[in-house]
Amino acid sequence: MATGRSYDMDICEELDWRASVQQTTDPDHLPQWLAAASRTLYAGFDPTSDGLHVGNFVALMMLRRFQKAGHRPIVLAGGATGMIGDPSGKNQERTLLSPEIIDHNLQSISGELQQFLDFESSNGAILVNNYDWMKRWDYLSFLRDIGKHFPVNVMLAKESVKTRLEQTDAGMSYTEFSYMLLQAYDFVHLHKEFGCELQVGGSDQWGNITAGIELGRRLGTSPLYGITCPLLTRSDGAKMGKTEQGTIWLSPQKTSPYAFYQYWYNVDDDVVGRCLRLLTEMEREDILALDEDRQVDPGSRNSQRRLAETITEFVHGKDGLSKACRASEVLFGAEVSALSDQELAEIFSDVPSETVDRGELSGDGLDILEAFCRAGLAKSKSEARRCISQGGAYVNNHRVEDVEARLSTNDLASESVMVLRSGKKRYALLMFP
RNA sequence: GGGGGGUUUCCCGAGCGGUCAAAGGGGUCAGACUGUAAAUCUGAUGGCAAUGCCUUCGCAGGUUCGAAUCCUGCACCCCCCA
Repeated sequence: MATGRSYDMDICEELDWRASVQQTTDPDHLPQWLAAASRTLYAGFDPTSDGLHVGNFVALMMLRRFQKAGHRPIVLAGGATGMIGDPSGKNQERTLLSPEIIDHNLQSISGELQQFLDFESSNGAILVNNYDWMKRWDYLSFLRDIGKHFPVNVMLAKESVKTRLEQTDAGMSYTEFSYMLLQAYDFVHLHKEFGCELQVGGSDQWGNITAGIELGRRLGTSPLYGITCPLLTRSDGAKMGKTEQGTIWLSPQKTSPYAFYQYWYNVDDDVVGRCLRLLTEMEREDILALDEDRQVDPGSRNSQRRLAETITEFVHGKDGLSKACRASEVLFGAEVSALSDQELAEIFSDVPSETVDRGELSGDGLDILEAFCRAGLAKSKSEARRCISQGGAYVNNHRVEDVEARLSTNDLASESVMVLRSGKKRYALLMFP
């Protein structure tokens, strides 16, 4: 991860072009200030789950861009703030996570965070955990030294608090209300400790960031700055990175490279441009060329392909990308019967599989309805029957039309695996060891 | 305390004592079209050894040849009057 460039590159202009800026605290002076010297900045990630997901990606890219421009990023893992739960953007009180879970999550995300930044060079990134300094406080001192600087009327005016309180049935506990203080203090602490002067985050962090800046002002630090980036949303307004099946994670254990690749490949036309800008480090001319291409021939979906390739390679490496591509090829119709057990296992690693006794294939063979049920593609034989009679059932990518069909060893795709499919995309494997 | 209304298949919601596995919508699944999209259109949508059989209409009983539909009791929900 080379960071060859110097900080005289116009990072503000770059971020602007990439539509990465929602709001800044000081739009007039920020560009000069950033151009004048190598600055230290931070973004926080709370251990609310045991991995990073697409939603965290925007802020990570932000840090990366700053680092490339010669600034020094700090990644803050929120061991302390995670104990409390950020009310921002949530319309309900959060349930507290147990310390054990938080600790476990902390381990996972800390590891992942390191993948995306350079920790070696002169402006190498720093990983910190706010629990390390928060644990030193006792309650009374914190109230006297920090809490004293927070006017409640100002806190109440913050968007994150206001929206929650306006929903009469939601409400907010004192605990969550205090979250802001912790994050504000983080900023001030990082300033004292590392000279950190800028905080970046998603637009939902605006209130927390400005709280930190305000606290700094009252405690007499030099001016602090904040930048928020827009939250990535789909054209229907839903947050990116969530599907019906769940969150898209960065870790290959939680979301396979294939599923990851597919997610980006299927991004809507009207969002893909923003994704290319916001989430990749692709050159401007390439992105503009894709914009053009999309206008002329949207059906080619070159934008989606490039987006999927670029991000998948970035997150999962060349190897992950090639696996994802290969799986995509096969899962979208290619012939399956020429493959070996091992190849199938690799390609269909995402696909649920069931083991069935090989003996079932001998004699009359295995009832096709039974097979679809066992594979989990149908909840009942009626459902399986329906699926077949409507032409939605496939064995080894070949449509099955006969409801009475029976499967034998001839229907194995490889030595011992059979590939079943319902509809266009729902696959399942049956293994006959 | 008094009076009234409700509880239906994944969800909403219609259901005359038989022709009710139960209208309609949503969702979901599949098909066509397509760009592995969106929109649209079509079909399906309790289970099973399937021209039939079994289980479902808050719960438990009862009336009846026959009940989601009538009666009794119970539970939960809503509304109105005090």
